[in-house]
Amino acid sequence: MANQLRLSIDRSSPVPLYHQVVQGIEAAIHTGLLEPGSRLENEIDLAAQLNLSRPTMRKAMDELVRSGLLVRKRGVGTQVVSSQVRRPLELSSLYDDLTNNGSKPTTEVLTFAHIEADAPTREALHLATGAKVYHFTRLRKVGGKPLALMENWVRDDITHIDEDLLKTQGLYSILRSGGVNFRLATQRIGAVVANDYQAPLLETEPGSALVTMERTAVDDTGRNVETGHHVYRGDSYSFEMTLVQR
Amino acid sequence: MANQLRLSIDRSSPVPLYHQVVQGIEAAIHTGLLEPGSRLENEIDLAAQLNLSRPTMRKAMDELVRSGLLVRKRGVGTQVVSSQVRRPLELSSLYDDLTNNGSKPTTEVLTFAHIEADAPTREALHLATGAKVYHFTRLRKVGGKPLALMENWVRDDITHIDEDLLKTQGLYSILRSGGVNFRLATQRIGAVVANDYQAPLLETEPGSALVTMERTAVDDTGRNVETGHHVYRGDSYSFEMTLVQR
DNA sequence: AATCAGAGTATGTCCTAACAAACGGACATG
DNA sequence: CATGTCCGTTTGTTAGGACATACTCTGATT
Repeated sequence: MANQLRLSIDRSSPVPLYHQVVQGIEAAIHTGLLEPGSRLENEIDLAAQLNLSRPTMRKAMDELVRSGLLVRKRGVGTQVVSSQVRRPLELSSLYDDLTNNGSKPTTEVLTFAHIEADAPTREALHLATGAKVYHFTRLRKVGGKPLALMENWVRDDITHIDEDLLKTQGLYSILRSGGVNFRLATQRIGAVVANDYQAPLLETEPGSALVTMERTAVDDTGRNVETGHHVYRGDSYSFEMTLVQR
Repeated sequence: MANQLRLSIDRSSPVPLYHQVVQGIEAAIHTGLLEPGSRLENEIDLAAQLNLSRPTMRKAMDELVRSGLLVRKRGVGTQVVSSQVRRPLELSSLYDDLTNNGSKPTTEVLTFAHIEADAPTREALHLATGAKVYHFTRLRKVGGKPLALMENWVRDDITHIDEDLLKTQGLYSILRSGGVNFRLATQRIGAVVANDYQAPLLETEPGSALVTMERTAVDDTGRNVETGHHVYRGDSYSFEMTLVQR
């Protein structure tokens, strides 16, 4: 007998049904109720058991496949992925990541200015000549240890930003509070060695390895809201992600 | 008048209708027919124009939203993203990436062995004690310039691999020919400085920056097929990707 | 005994049909 | 003039059905 997935679906909840199923199966996998490698019942039976239509059930499983927790094969069935799957890279700020992990990051604002955008910034954010942006550099520490040196440019026609705010909140959190709905970001990850400016701030040696990230984020109205250039200590930070076929 | 998206849909083609739409819209965006920032007609009208049902049209647009070419907003509509969106990180090998970009990579096989898997490899590939794997290290050059130093472990119960094959084909191409259908991979990207072994092979100095990537790939039967540890010259390689909300 | 064909099963694609919810602008009201 | 309400538009969610296709296993044929 297959695993009985005793999910409870609340049809009066504002949470979409398919998402309730996603959460239920995720929980079942993380608690070990659904073992890695085990096969799920077929879509139609599962849908019937939960009194859902097949498209709804399938949409839920689609999400789980995309997030890498399940693999499907036509004519065969759907399995829980046997490996420990890490959460795919998400559109979140480092601050969010760290607080989610239970750490307590602190932020030092090194510079802060409200200035006219220079040419590269105007291009990255699609701004007209003369447009102004917030420009600031921050140093993020976790447990007193420096982790990241971040330089950002944010368009100023969205929400007010000041130095005090940046000390207590992540940039993305501030922007979200300001009504920005992020939709996507393009980023590039590479490596450099620490220079004489970066090394002392990150409390490492010039010549040590740093992970670099350049990112530009777009909101739901298609505006390029923010662009940044971050460097992380190579000995304490790396990017984990799950790539899914198709 | 909105952009007339004169897509042609071939209902006798084996290519799914929704995918034909995806390709058509992608092409329209890349050729500039659909300008960045422009609004698409609504889903229902577009579907009607192509004689498709709304779910099919919507599935196509879902994919485009996921790949970062479009952004949607309820009550408003769907827009072409204004920024140049890079192709999201895909489940492909470096060799594929380079050949797609028109470069002509060459591969040197530095070591090749068919050996018993050690403990970390057994764990990464979920193998039993005593299981054997192919283990090899390769140096990849583009235009005569070294780019990547790659060390891989591949389970041996899938397809035969030999040194000559590795010289002429990418690993993923070999495995796909062997019947492997990759579904997902988890990877981690970081930074180190080149050591005395890596530097001469990559024709760089010890102490220069390298991008590191560790990856484990899973196929459609849930098997962990391959795991590898690659290093790239930091001055000539970086990972680009698009992150999409939700 | 080995190979091939077919049945059964599960996912993949596609359709019609509704209703819900969020957004933006127009209009009415204080 | 400012504010709140309503309404049309557009995407979001859900249902139920039908057929296609790929895979596995089993039984029949050579």
